[in-house]
Amino acid sequence: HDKKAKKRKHEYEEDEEDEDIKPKKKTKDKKVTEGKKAKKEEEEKWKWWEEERYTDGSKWRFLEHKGPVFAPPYEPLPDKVKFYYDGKPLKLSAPAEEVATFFAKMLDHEYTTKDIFRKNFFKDWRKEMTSEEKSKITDLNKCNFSDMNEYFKAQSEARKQMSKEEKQKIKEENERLLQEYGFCIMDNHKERIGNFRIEPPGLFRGRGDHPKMGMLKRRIRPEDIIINCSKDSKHPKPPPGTKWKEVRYDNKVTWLASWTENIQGSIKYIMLNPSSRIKGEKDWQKYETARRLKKCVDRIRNQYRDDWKSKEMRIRQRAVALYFIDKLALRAGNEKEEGETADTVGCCSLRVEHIKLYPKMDDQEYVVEFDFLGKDSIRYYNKIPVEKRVFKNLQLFLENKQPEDDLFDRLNTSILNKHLQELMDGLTAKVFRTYNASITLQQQLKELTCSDDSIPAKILSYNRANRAVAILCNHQRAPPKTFEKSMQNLQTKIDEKQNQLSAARKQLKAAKADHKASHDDKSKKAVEVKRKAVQRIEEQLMKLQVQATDREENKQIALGTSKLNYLDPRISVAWYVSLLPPCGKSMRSCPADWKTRSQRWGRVVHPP
DNA sequence: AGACTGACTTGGGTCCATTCCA
DNA sequence: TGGAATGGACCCAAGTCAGTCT
Repeated sequence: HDKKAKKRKHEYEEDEEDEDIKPKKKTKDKKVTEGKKAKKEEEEKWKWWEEERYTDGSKWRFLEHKGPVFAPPYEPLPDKVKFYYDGKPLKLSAPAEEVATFFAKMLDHEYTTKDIFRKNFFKDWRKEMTSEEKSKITDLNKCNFSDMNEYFKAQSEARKQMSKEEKQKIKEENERLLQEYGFCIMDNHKERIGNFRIEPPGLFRGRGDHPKMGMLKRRIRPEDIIINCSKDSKHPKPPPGTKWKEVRYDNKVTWLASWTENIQGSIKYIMLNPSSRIKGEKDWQKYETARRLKKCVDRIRNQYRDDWKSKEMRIRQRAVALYFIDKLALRAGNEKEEGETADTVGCCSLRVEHIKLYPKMDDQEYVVEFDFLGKDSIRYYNKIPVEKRVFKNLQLFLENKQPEDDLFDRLNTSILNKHLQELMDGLTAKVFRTYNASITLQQQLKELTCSDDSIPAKILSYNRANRAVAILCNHQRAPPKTFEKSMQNLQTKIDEKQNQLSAARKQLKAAKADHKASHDDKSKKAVEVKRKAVQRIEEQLMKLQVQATDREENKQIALGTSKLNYLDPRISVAWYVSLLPPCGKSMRSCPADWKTRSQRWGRVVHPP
């Protein structure tokens, strides 16, 4: 997962490839002459997966780090940059000015036009004002931030225009910071930290219809930070004149530092990068659990199908919910505190208003229509035919309920997970998502690819398999702002290529005719040259067409999350290996079903 | 049983450096 | 060589789920 590490590793593996070819002695020499480098490589190729894991619940024995990097202090605006209230310039105190700049920077954003955002911002802003400011500034509509806004725009423009040297200097400074604070020592190994920079203050931007949007996310100070490290390590030093909130030595957790965030009151952590042993082991374990589910999923499916007939309502609800989680890869759906977050749901928290039942729809029977906002306020919309028993159960669950009532009133995620735990050790609702995602990739890869496809065709096949997973998991994205334009550009290229092709074909034809007439060697060679040219252009055209297809199909599908979190990497590796020998099948086309499911759903309330 | 909290995974967006291509 | 496309790093919000407390 650590892209840079991957790059480094790749370089190393190339070395290794070399070593396979070269005689062994040479590799030994190399190791002797490049002792330092070899030692570094030794560290980089540490195979933690070949080592024993802790069995006592501890996560490490030794942990040493330098603590977090704090956000740079606020730099007051130059005097020439004015804030106007009611048309008159007004010099703000530094704390009030800082908060004002957060708003000023967002002026072009749709957020700042939203009532809740403005209300929350203004309330929190006033808290930062002096009593004098507070008495003067009473109406946000009379505030004019546009001068400030232009100043920041000019600043970012200036940053873009910086000379190469200046840019290089900044880059070096970042690198220095990374080297100093970006790594820790955990159990004899240097590991990359994921987020060693503390989140800077700013205005909270929730996703979807968030009741807290616009609130002030306050600046985090050393006094807010809890440090976690080992007793026998060199402890991180707080900045001069400050103190940590606490230093603790808890090796039952993986985080290096934490603080409590002021919007939701939740805890934020500094943890290691995905390339670390501690994240890698967990990730591996996740896929192993999914593999264990594969072995007993038939039994579990039979069980919940049986449970559809149960005398007990709670068991029927549990069984129908589990069916949805399995078949549709829905999330568990924990309860949420009302008014604290956007109104989104998962399976267990579905409400009556989120589904519609159709005994008959077109040529299908027992169709359920889902329409709700899931995680990140991404809309889930789907129509699926279900088995009659499920349908009848749903009708039963809906009886005498209001739209805002819970569909599964006798069920929550805790009950469901306790049940799942009894069915298989370590089984929870989300394991079904992992399992179904990975098995879908495996099946689709098998169905879509074959080894004598061209490289672009293979990539398309892989992306389509990946896409099938993303669609299953409802991983949507807003179409990129430049989508239409880039699509057009591609189409133009295709048109040009097609013209080129027909021209090249004409030339080939002419050359052939020429050869027929003269029968000399020179004209024969000319035919060959033209034939090659046609072939090359055909390949280029095909590549462009595949690219266009891929891009079009991916318009509002986000592949990243599934690639990163749901697809067992071993499946991709196995697929790659399987393509090495030829197999003789031809490429299949995209199943029509996928296209219909990737229609424009979009995020309903979508922060640009 | 239910509320609450802490720790950890999953999520899409944005920005910026690199790559690609005419 | 410059502008567009691309892809990855980074950002930080929003989920899941287990354990504890009441």
